[in-house]
Amino acid sequence: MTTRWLTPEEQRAWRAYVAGYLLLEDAIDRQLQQEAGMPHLYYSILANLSDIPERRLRMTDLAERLKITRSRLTYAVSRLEKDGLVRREDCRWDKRGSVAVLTDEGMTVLENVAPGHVETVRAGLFDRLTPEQVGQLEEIFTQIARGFQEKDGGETAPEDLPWRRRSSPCSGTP
Amino acid sequence: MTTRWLTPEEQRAWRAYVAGYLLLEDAIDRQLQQEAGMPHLYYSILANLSDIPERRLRMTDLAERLKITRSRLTYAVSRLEKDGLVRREDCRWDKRGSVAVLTDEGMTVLENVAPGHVETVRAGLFDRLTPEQVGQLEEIFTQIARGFQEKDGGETAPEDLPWRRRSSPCSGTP
DNA sequence: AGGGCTTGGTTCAAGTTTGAAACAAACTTA
DNA sequence: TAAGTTTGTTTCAAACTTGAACCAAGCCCT
Repeated sequence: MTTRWLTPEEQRAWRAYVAGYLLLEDAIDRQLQQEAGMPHLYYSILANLSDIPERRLRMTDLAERLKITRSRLTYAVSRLEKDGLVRREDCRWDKRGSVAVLTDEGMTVLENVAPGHVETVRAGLFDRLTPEQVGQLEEIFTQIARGFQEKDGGETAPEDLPWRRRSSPCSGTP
Repeated sequence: MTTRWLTPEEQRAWRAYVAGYLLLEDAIDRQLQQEAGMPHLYYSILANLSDIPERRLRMTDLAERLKITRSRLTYAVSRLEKDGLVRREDCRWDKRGSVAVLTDEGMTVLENVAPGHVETVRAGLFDRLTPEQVGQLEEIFTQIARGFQEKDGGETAPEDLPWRRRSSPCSGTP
């Protein structure tokens, strides 16, 4: 089958996108590295945990939220644990499982660092977009993400149905 | 000064964007790694060189195009050189300079690999967007990129004016 | 010419990412 | 219930990235 090359418009979009996200990620990483001594992903781990009632999540669930491999998460959490920002606990109902818990110190660090991070995201991204563009951005990337979830995750994966949950926060009562 | 937090819309957009680009980059990297044994950046280096008449570019110019650090480029080019896809030459007019040249073998590899890569970009991105969205994507990321260039590169940096070019492809006549 | 600053590029150590392999607990099924 | 499979997580080596430090070579000024 002959290749469907990119149209000129698509090429321009692709180039702009690649350049843009490299610059943006770079700025974000640099800012966080300087003011918090951690890269973007590590911040996202803290932020993700803080979003959740119990501030705890099983490794696999966390990896899935973050769209990263379990292996990558293991390494990152180990580092954060060494810094005292996250703690690992065993899952009570599944002895294989382990749970990442945001410590109080982690929460404090997050609170201190968040404003600077938000400011960077604003300066690099949102301050340059109109409200319509913000909507377009969401729409576009939601579609992209959905595309991958469908394939990989299996459409409306059975385990996502409440009565078949394969995992739980591993806290409180079963 | 109190932090201007993200609005709910901005938060949704930001989350979608982060998830989307991680998934997309991942897919692209995986595809290229499998079929070409190289990550996305390395492919981009070859592609960039191939785009240029003489297929050669000074390291700094290449780094600037790719939006990466010189150090990162040095490492990448060394690897590609080891694989015989790129060759380094000395710049004739500036003895400090060195030039990356796409070899014939590199060109061949690129031609073999390009279709698969394009297919991945299509499947992951463009096949999911309407033509309008492609335009929006370009617009949005062009603005983002421009934002960074202005600051870092200095607005309409003097060296970008033709009569003050600080670098040339280092080929042909001065 | 001779300092002193800038630019182009590489090097080095420390940190991160990758993917495959290893393990162990849980589930399935004969 | 033992054997085989799947699932949750870690480990390991190889590759990649980062930023600071370094070395030349060009540039500027007197």
